Amino acid sequence: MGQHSCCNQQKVKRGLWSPEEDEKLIRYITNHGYGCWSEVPEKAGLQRCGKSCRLRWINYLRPDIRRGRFTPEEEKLIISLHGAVGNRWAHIASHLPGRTDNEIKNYWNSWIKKKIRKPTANSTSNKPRAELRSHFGHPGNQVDFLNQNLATKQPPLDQDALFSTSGPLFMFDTGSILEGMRIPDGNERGDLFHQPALELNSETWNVNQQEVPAFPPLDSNYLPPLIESMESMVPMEVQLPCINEERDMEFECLKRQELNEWVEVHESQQYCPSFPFWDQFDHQGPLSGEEVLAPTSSNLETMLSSYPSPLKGI
DNA sequence: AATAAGCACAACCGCTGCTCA
DNA sequence: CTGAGCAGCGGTTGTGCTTAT
Repeated sequence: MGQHSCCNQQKVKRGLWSPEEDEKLIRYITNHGYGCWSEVPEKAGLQRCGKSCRLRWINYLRPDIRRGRFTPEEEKLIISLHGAVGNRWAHIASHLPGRTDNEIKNYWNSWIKKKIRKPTANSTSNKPRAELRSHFGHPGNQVDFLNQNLATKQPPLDQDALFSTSGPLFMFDTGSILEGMRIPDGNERGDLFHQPALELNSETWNVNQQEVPAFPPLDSNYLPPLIESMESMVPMEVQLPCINEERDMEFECLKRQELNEWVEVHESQQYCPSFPFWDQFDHQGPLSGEEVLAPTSSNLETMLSSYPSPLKGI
């Protein structure tokens, strides 16, 4: 395991950041900005590599970081975006102001584990986990197996995989959804990607009408819409990996359990009624009405006081 | 009370793609 | 064109707290 290039020359500290280090980094970036990260540790007087500083700042020290539990709206947005773009955490995070890709990634991974681990009487037929595991016929543990198939190995933007109706898709079978849509110009689904970029607006992507004039471009700036109704969002028929019939049934149970929970949550709460979810926050300011503090030297003390516990009281 | 297991989160590692000389 | 340096990303591991046994 080699060290990263930026950490080769100097002795760099690793592990958790101390409050003193945090303060040094905050003070430096607040006063000078970060410009070139490789220069930050030296100029800030830190025994860290630039990469580590960058990560610390982005994931923890940034003033506009929003911490705490994910709201149901955020959960739904994450799930929706993940269904569309897969494990592109940075892309997902870009649509959740104040949330970091690392945070979302951690949340997703623990959420997946939690969901899969949680046994329910009607979904897994009360089978002992060992039996379930043997049912899958996988030498490793079930969680790893499911993670591999349902989450981490999902190629997000590969058009074949995206539109495949036989491959493993978590939560939403995009292929099935699109299968139900009528493509007016008669393009094969795969060919849609070869069209020139089309402007995406509410009219070109109306799922409720089950009709789209053209498939929107899947570039890095494309934000898939939240889907307004559960009926259009959740395919009635869940496509499962073709391992064998018994395993398919287990997958079916797990998927149906997920979908049932999804429906329950959706029906019990008033979720974002329209697609431009974050537009709502644009008018109201950042989430929960918190004011984002601009990182200027004049408000440094205020900033420091608002940082997570290790920094408080500095 | 001791210890193991579970869990959340912070941090690291290795890779990729971009920029620029 | 090419290679070095860098930022950014996703996967993985480490750590410390909480809960269960």
